[in-house]
Amino acid sequence: MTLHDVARELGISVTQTSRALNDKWDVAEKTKARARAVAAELGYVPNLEARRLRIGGSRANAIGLVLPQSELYFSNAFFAELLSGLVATATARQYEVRLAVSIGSANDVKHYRRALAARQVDGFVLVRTEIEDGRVDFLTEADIPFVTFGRGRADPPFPFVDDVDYVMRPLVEHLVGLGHRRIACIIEPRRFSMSHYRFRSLRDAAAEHEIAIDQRLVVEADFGQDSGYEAAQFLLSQRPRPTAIVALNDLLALGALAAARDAGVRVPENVSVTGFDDITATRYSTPSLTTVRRSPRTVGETMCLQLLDLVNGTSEVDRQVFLDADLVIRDSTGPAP
Amino acid sequence: MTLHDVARELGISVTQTSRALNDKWDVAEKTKARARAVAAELGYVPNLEARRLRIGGSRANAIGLVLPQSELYFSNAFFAELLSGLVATATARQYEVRLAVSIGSANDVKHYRRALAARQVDGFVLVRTEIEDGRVDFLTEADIPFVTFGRGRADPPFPFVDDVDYVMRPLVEHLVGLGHRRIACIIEPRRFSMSHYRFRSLRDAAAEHEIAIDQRLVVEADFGQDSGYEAAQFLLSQRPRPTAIVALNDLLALGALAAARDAGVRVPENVSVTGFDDITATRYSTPSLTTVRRSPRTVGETMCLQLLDLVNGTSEVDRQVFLDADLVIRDSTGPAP
DNA sequence: CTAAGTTTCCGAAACCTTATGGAAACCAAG
DNA sequence: CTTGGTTTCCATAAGGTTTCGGAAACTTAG
Repeated sequence: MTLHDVARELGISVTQTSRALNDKWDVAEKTKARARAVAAELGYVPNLEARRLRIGGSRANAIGLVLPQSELYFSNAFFAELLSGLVATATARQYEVRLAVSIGSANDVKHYRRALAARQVDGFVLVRTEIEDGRVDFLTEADIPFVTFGRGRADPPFPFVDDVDYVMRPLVEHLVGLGHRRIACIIEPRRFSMSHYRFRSLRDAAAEHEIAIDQRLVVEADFGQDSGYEAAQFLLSQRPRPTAIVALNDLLALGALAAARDAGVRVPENVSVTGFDDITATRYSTPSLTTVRRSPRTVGETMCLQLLDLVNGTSEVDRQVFLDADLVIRDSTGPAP
Repeated sequence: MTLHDVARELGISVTQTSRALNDKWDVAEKTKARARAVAAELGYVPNLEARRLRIGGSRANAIGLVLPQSELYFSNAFFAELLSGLVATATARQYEVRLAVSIGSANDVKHYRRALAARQVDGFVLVRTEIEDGRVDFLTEADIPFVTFGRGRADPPFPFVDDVDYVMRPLVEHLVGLGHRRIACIIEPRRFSMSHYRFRSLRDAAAEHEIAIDQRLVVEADFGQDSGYEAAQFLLSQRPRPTAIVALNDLLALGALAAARDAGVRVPENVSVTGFDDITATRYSTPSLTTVRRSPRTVGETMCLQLLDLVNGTSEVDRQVFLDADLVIRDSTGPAP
């Protein structure tokens, strides 16, 4: 069912049929109407390959997201909500999101190359940016549009979303106000940009109150509950015990909560626990979790807009977005014992 | 940088260059080697549109997933884990997953039509199948490969994954063994296939022990914690109070747990609560949740394989898969008061 | 050296759409 | 009826790849 068939049925040239269907000025209104009718009736759908071949630099109308290991991501509520914002925003702009998992290392650029060669995406969204990130190097080199979550290097030439530098200050003030001074911390792996900057923010905010974070109370964990559980087990066994555990994401905090429960340590009476991100589950934990709200969905939405700006040459949103965050006080924090 | 350029550089016809690069039998080995070398040196990448235009029935190497409202899905751990299995399996087979959100109704077929016309996907995965589902009708009509989660009609002509009919039996036996006879139930909206069959399984299993589920103790909720919370609030206020609340998914159960806690009702001493799916969070709730394990990831993996079978005409996996499930007993169930 | 067979190559056509420049038809005014 | 301007249409080419049928070159056997 090609344009030719429609043209023949219409008794009109292929050229005019094309122009009619594309609503060009060059064709009589009644011809257009007739063409549309016949095309619909015959169930004609334009062959996108042929069109793109002719037009040349066309759009895939899709953005790509390549992840190392799906398990670490989708099961992670933070990421799932980010994805939610990303997909919703993209779709609203007539874009779709193309997902793939990089089998090998996170820096495996095979997928990026393939998707691009096939013009299947117009650009990429990078999450879990590392301080030294091979994907960034590759995409920069290849001159392909991309945005990152976490800025990686200090002042990068690409758009990104990141936390403001003082993002941990309100939380620290809350804890200090409750009398906490022996503060432990569970961080994500240090090689990741977010982990690095977020911990720095915590340390700096603590320093403002002349509290030094004891290095022995900083545990480098992974991203999920299991890992938070283990880290908290260790921290709770330290003597003197920390009075507060600041987990640098909500899942780690939820794991810590479970560890405390299993160890018979009461939260918040014996130890306070805090998270980061304000994923849905924080409202339903026992006790509900004090955390820092920086809606993952907003992150996804912003990154999507940044990328679309880059792709379309528009500027709806800043190229560098530093998201502020709100302290959400729930039941997992209380006066220091 | 087209094939012509490479051919000219090689001093060979375009035809042979094409065949050489595609490793056809028709070309001398040393010519192939030379062609590859020159192509690499010139940085030639085949124009995929032109190739596909020529070849015709080519593959998009992608499967589509269109969802109504991203929030309801990605934030839902069950769905996130399903997606994880789907993406991992697809990628392992060199397929990608293309995501879009249908802005209007769940049955809005616009996205399906667009993705297909553009040959951007080879088939679709449908989740949250409804008993009467417009998407199913459309895709069947258009003769497009798809698989569903939940069978919809009784014995459909398309591949699907669903629960075995007796899926709720072990859970019911567990509860009955603990002395529960006044069993309440929180179900997902009835129009969804899974909700329908799962409730039927619960009712039938209860009937085997001569227990009739009291219709007044069956609450139709939504999918998430909030909705489970509300439903449980209602159920806990009934007199005589049910001794067990069977939620038909884990998020509903987690919401119920929170409702019980807030109402001062102890779990499992005063009321037992159960879930379904065994998402990660169930291990970290307080108390940890007794649930039915039917790994969402397995669902995703299976559906992906079914769809790929359909698309490629292979048969690695059954067209109709009824997944069995294991009872996972944790701390949210105990003897009836 | 010729005949037949095999390997390697080539020109032209095809895939389907859109852009271009110009032709035909139409209309109004002189 | 002619002129000039406007609207509507068409034939042709182009875009990059692969396929098809056959031609050229080379190899082997007689």
